[in-house]
Amino acid sequence: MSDVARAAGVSAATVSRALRGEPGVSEATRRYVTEVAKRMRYAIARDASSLAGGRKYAVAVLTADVGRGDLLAGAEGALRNAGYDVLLYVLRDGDSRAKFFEDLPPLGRRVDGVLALSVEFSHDEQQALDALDVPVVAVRPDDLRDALRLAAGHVLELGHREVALVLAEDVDESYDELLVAEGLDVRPEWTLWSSSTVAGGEQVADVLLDGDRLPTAVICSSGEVALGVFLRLRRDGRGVPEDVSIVSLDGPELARAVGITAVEGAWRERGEHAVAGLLAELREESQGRAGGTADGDRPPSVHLVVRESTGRR
Amino acid sequence: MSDVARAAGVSAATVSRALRGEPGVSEATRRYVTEVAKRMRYAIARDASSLAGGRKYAVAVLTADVGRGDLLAGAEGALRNAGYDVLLYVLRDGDSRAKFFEDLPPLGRRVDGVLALSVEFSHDEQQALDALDVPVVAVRPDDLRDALRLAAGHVLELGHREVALVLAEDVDESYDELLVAEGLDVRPEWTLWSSSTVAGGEQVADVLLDGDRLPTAVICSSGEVALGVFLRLRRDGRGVPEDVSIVSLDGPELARAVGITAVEGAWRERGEHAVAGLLAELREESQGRAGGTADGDRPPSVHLVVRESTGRR
DNA sequence: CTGTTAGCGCTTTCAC
DNA sequence: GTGAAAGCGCTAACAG
Repeated sequence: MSDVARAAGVSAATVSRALRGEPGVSEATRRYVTEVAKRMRYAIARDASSLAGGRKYAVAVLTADVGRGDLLAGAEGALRNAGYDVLLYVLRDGDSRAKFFEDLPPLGRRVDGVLALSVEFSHDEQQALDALDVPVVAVRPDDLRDALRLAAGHVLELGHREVALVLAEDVDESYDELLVAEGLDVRPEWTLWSSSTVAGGEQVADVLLDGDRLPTAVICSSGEVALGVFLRLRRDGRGVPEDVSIVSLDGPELARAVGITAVEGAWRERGEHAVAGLLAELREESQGRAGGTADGDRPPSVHLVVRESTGRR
Repeated sequence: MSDVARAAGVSAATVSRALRGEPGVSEATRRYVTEVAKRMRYAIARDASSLAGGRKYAVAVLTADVGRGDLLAGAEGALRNAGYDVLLYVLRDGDSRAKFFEDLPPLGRRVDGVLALSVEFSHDEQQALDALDVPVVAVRPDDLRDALRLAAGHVLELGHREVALVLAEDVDESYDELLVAEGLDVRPEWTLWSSSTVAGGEQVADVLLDGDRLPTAVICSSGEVALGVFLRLRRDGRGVPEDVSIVSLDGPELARAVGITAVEGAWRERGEHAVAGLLAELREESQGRAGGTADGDRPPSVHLVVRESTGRR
């Protein structure tokens, strides 16, 4: 930095202020210094900045597993673009999680913010994070309702009314009102629960085939179940989508591989959106809390990818 | 640190040396200081250490995509355990890659080492990394030969001799000698190339079904192809594994979901192994290059997960 | 073996 | 609007 200062004929303090956009520098000086710095390929020494009490140029990214690769990739890209380092913390199991919160306190001095990707926190954990005294932004897991609405709308549009819904075992709602609200018929025997496996899907299909009437479309909460239903129906001689349409609410990779219409999560975009939110908070913080917590725009929502498993009734 | 020093009745320099395992401290002092530090929950200020020319307590982890989640998770866990921060760099596309190498130089001052996970480097890129003057350890992608040997051994053991092999389009070897060496029959029409998709697998199955004789086992280089072959054979009334056994050389998630026997990569373990290698280099570096590049143990290799798609001939 | 001293490269008062 | 000086918490000579 002193090199840049010398080259620009100013003091290091001025360079520091100019480059960070701090007030107290004339626009002309700022422009000139910025240009000189760029020409000299000057990059700030982050550790020195951090030590001196300035920004850390780093964000801690917490993730429960690395399964949602796109979410992580999206966040990483956006942070990197904004000039932040990404400190990755994988909170895989209870142990690594406990250890993380164990030595959490010093983290506040190493990062400017925390981004939590699809991790749920207990009350204590949330408190520990708040005590860090840096902005924390979280990407919440998908809302099943949004996905369901999208899927229901799709099959309805294709002329289906008689639609079965297969939910994961641990879901305790039935979502009947939602389906009714969308305009679908709801029969109690067409709301089913299944383990999120191919075998589970096959069993579900058996149940449906045993009924006195087959729905014309099946909405499955996971890709595995959708595949199971698909396989079982086909083996039974039912055409997909001629006889029965299938939509999956999750499992993008599987659905893509097999050609099943599915709701997908726009994970990359959500990662980017979350980063935008965090950056806004960081900016606010340094500028004296200008606009309150306006929060502005909603996060990107799910979208539908139509493939070969759904057809007109 | 000065707090710890005061509490332990020594100077900060001694605390520093003691905690880092530097020589020049009596064992008694070291033990005592260590204990005091632990009791005070002292954690070193990494930025200060870094600034003063000591360790950075951070490793840059490069990855092409976050697809191999286990690899990344394994590496992260091992690094975290060793007390290192993980700076994640996702080299997704050409752009992010170019940008990374663009502002690579300063990285050497921010991390103690670099870990490359399944990223291939051009000559220039490799040079740039070497110029960083920190240890670089890379996890190479899987060797198809290892996976193939394992799969061949498996079907052979089950009594299969007549085995077809489906390779990815971009592979230009045939691996016939390898199969022969394992003791399998090789027929030219049973070495096939296919796009790594379900549709590709279905086409391949069609070709096989058109032949005057069906192999008793099919080895597929991807999970998608294995699934395609599986679906097509079943639709044609062939039992899997009664009539034909199927093994996949990749695509663990898909194979697991559908119950296909597959070779899997032990990715988590390989991540951990690579970290061990990097840590060894870092240790060596600080201890004056003791043992040369012994390198010791080989990385964990692939292993076979037997599921329902393979059976005795 | 241990303590003292001098920076590392920034940010931040405080003067001007 | 700008500069000089102090100091962030360490490590690395240098003394003793």
